[in-house]
Amino acid sequence: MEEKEISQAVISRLPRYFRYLGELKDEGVERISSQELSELMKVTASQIRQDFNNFGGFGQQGYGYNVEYLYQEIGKILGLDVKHNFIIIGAGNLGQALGNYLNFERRGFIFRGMFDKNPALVGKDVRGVKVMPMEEMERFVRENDIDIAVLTIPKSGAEEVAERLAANGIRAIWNFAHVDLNVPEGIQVESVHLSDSLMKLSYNISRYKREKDKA
Amino acid sequence: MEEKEISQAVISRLPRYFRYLGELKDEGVERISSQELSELMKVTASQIRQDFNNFGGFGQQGYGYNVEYLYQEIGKILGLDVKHNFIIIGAGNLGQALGNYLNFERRGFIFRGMFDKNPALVGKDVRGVKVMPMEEMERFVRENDIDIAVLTIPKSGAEEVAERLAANGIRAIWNFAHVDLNVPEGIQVESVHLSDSLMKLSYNISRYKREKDKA
DNA sequence: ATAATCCTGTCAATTCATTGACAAGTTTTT
DNA sequence: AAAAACTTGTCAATGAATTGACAGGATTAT
Repeated sequence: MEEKEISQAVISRLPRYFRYLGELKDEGVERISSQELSELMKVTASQIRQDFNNFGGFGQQGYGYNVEYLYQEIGKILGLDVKHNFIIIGAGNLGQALGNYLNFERRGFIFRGMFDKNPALVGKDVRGVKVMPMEEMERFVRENDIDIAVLTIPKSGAEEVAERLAANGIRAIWNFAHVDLNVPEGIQVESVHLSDSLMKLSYNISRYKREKDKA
Repeated sequence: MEEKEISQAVISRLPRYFRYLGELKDEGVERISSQELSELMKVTASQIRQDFNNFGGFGQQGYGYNVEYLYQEIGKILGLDVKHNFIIIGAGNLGQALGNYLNFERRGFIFRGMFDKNPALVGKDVRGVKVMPMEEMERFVRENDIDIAVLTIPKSGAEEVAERLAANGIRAIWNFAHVDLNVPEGIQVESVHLSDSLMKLSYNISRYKREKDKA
C-alpha cells in the first residue's frame, strides 16, 4: 500500500484512455491488448503498459485487458465514481455554455448554482438553475456541499473571487479567467487558458509556413 | 540561419511569457532580469533563459531583457504579427461564446463567419456575423481567405467537417469536439478537450483527499 | 576611473519521461 | 496433452527536459 507519486504526464493521458475505452465498451469490445490499443491511439504499447502499471496490474498475460474492467478502474482513479457538485461564477456566454453542457452530468459533475454580479443576469434560468447575485455565493458554497467552482469571469475579479471561495471551503477551481490564481495549499486549480491554446495554434501555422517556404 | 526544432514544451510556455510581459509593459516596466521574472512566474531563471535562447539572444548581460522588445519578439514568434481570419462551425452555446469573445480580435484573430446545420439558428446574428447553413461553408472558406476553423460541434460530425475543411484549404483547426481528428499533413490541429481538463481536476481532488486521509 | 555588482548565454549535470527488450505466465491451436 | 502464439509487468537503455554553474561582458556605485 505504498504511495508513489504519479507524474502529471501520466495523469494527463488518463482521460484519453478513458475516452477510448468507453468507446470500445460501447462497441461491445470485451478485451484489448496494449498492442491493439496502441495502434488505435497512436502511442507506443510500452507507454500504455507503463501508464497502467502505475496503478497496479490491470491486465493478464496472454489475454490483455478487460475493457469494461479497465474502464471502471480508470474511472475510479480519476475520481469519477463519486459525485461532485459544482457552481459557475460568471453567467456570460461561456458560463452559460458550460452550464448547458450535459455531458458533465454523465460523469458525476452536478450543476448546482450560478452567480453573477450583473443584476441584469440575476434571476435568469440556465438549465433549471437560477442565476444568483454574488453576495449569496459564500453561503451557498457552505450550505450545499459544493466541491468545484468554475470561474468564467474576467481576470480582474478572479483573484478576489478565488479567495472568497477558498475561505468558504471550496475544494477545487476550474479556472477560465486569463490569470494564474494563487490559492491556499490543498485547493486544486485547473486552468483552461483559451487564448494560450489559440496562440499555440498560431505558432504552428507560422512554423509550418516557414518550413514550407524554405522547401 | 539554421532551423532547429523547438520542442512543444517550450512553445507551450511562450503564451504565458507573453501574458506576463504584456502586463509588465502595461505597468510601465522597462527592463526585467530572468531572476525577477522567475520570481514573478514561479519558474526557474535558468528555464527562462534557456527558453528565450531557443530563438536567439534577446537579452544583455548586466541589464536583462527589455520588456517592450521581448514582448514584441515573442509575439512575432507566436505569429501574432499577422492577421488570421477564422470561422466557427457550430452556433451552439460554446460557439456563440467564442464568437462573442472580443480579446481574440486584439491578437489578430478576426471572426468572419459562423455555420450551423440547424435551420433554426441560421440567420442569427452573433457580433455582427450571421449564421450560415453548412452547405455554404466550403465556398466561404475558399473565397474569404479563412485560415482557422473553430469546431464547436458534437463529436459525431467533427471528422466529416474536418475533412471538408481540409479539402478546401483551411490551414488550422481549433477543435473543441471530444474526438481526435485525423487531418492531412500540414493542417494544424489544436484540441481543447474540456472534459479531459475537468477529469484531471477530479483526479487531483481525489488524490488530495487520499493524501490527507492518510496523514 | 576603478571596483563591485549584475546578468546573460551556454555547457554540463541531473532529473524525468519514453521506449525497447524479455522472462514468466496465459490462451489458443494442433 | 503438448506446442505455438500471445501478452503482461518490469527492468534497463535511451532520449528529452530541467536545473545548476560559471565565463564573459555590461551596468552601476564609489
